[in-house]
Amino acid sequence: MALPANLKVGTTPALDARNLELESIDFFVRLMSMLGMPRSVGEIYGLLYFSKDALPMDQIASRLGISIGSASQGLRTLRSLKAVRTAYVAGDRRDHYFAETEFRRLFSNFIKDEIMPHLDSAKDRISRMEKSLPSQSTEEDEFYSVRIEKLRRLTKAGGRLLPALAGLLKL
Amino acid sequence: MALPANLKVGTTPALDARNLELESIDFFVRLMSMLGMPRSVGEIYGLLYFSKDALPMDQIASRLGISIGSASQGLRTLRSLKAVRTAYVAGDRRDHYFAETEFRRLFSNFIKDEIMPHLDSAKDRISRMEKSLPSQSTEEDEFYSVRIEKLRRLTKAGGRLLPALAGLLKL
DNA sequence: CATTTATTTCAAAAAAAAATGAAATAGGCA
DNA sequence: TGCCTATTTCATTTTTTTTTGAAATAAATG
Repeated sequence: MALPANLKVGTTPALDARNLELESIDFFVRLMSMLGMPRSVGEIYGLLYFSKDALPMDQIASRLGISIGSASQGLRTLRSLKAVRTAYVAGDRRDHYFAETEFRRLFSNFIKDEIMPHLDSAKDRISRMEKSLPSQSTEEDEFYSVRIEKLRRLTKAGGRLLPALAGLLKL
Repeated sequence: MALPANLKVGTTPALDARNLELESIDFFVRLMSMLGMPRSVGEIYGLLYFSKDALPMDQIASRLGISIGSASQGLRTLRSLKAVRTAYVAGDRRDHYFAETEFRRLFSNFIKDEIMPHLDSAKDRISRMEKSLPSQSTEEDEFYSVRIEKLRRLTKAGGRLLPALAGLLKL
């Protein structure tokens, strides 16, 4: 079963591109699902990431074997994260999508849109906690106020670090 | 309906502690679910976070109104992240759990256990992508190899940044 | 060592999340 | 304007995840 080392097997250009596409889809499906995004969003981005030309929605759906409903919703999500953009194609009135590949910007959008709002509402919740603390703190209550303070520090640190994170991404 | 500013309303010590508990559960349910953890895990941690004494599993379950099955599984998860520990209580053979509250350590465990393994397998996937590239690169293939290189940089940056992140957490 | 209590496991049920597809809408083009 | 195609919306279905609860296991106690 040994093959000559310099012979590449099964490598038709078209097949190779298709392999790449499949690996890419796999890659981004997993990455996106770590970030809490549905499978279809990862599939679409993965497909576009290795596509030389911008693709219209119906082609995206049929290539991935997903419904146009899923494609529409997935593209909406990706658009809102600015992870895809549309290109004008002369003589075709469908929108053509291509992947935005500057990950630094992508993550900064993600953090701003998906994380920071939660951090903001966390602050409110911490303030409400403080209202449940008796005003003159007995030694007993020390425990509670220390824990509340910890949460406050945590959210503050998160609020600083996360936005800075994208900036640190030196790709 | 105006009340004297210095009068606190509805603040029985026991009630206050219960309020705190509820806010805490709410807080951690959301935080954990951002990190992809099931509701029950957040509930348990939230309960323990503001509990002065370590609690046995059956009390955790009954206080939260969840099944002992959920409690057992949730505690297993929290234990594996070192987010809870057990305390010995004399004359009681049940395990008593309390929350680990050093968030720096918690996040570093989370990153190590839940993120880094994915990054490792991402590297394999990228290597496989390179195998789909024809060996002598035509101008055409330039596109693909540039995109692959981008992914490599992304995973490399992630692998450095994420573990460092917990260290930056100055709480 | 038998009994009692605590904990885990896991098949089944319930709940939550995502995908589908058909109807509604939008929007260009003749 | 009226037609045609592209896209969105959303009720329904499907899939996935989480919880439940009962049986199995483990572990301490008398």
